[in-house]
Amino acid sequence: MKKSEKRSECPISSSLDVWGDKWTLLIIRDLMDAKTCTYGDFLKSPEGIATNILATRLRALEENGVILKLEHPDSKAKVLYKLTQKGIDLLPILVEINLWAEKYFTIPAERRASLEAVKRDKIGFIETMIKELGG
Amino acid sequence: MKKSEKRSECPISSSLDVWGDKWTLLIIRDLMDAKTCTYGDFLKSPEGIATNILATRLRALEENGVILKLEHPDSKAKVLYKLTQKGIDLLPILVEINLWAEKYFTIPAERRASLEAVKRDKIGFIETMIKELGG
DNA sequence: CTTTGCACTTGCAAATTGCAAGCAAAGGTA
DNA sequence: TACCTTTGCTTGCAATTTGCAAGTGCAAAG
Repeated sequence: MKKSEKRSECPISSSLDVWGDKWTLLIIRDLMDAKTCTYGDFLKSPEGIATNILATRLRALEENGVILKLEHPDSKAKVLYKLTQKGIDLLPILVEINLWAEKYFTIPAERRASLEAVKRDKIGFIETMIKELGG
Repeated sequence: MKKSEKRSECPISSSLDVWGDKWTLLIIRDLMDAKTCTYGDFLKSPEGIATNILATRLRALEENGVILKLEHPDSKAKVLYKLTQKGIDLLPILVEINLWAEKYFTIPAERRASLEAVKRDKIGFIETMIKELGG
């Protein structure tokens, strides 16, 4: 993985340099859904990320301070990944993506409940989630 | 450009299938900054997108109903690209990206003013912008 | 009627992705 | 203690995508 250098000073561009590809935000999503994930948990997601891609993305996210690695309480063979504050702060973006998607895609049943909660009280939803994620 | 098929039913994943790469959201940004852009306008952006990449991205965005092509009033040799409602609806996402970036990057001077406007009144800013973009 | 500008397309090398296999360390089982 | 399994990666390699440079076709300007 080549060192990704900033393409410009634009905030959108700088942000995309950190998480702007087809896989990274899915990792973030998994961590927001589950609070912590092991390497194997990410591999279980329905999109089917390849193991080498997952490894490079996790390393980049860690280097960028978006996630961190923790010891697993049960076993040294396992690793726990968790969002940092910087990662948790991506939540409003994920929320808005969900709201956009709701308008233009069919949302699967298991995602509907949290979407309704967002629509009922976006700010409250985000505050609650941030607390749960340990920010 | 291969037909990009949906990787899953997840709203985040479906959204990324449409605009989740390092270039597409910069095209959207340019259109939100300028309301309409020509092909050459996109090429002038500081990130320096290659002409072939630009062409494939514009085609995909058009096929996905995010942008549309208009005749240029001055000349048939020119083309105007413009956001559809579906594209305009991406504004809240771009706004949240800007707010995230503000926390973790240095924002260039020319971007600060609109960021302050967002922070002062996010909903008002979005409403005003949507009107300007002709939604 | 030649030149210039604009919107792309094409060719090709280099980088990235995706798939399958491999591997070391930790833990469980006998 | 020896042996299998799980977990978290790394490696090799083909296929796809990117990035750069050059080229093409059509309008409009001179």
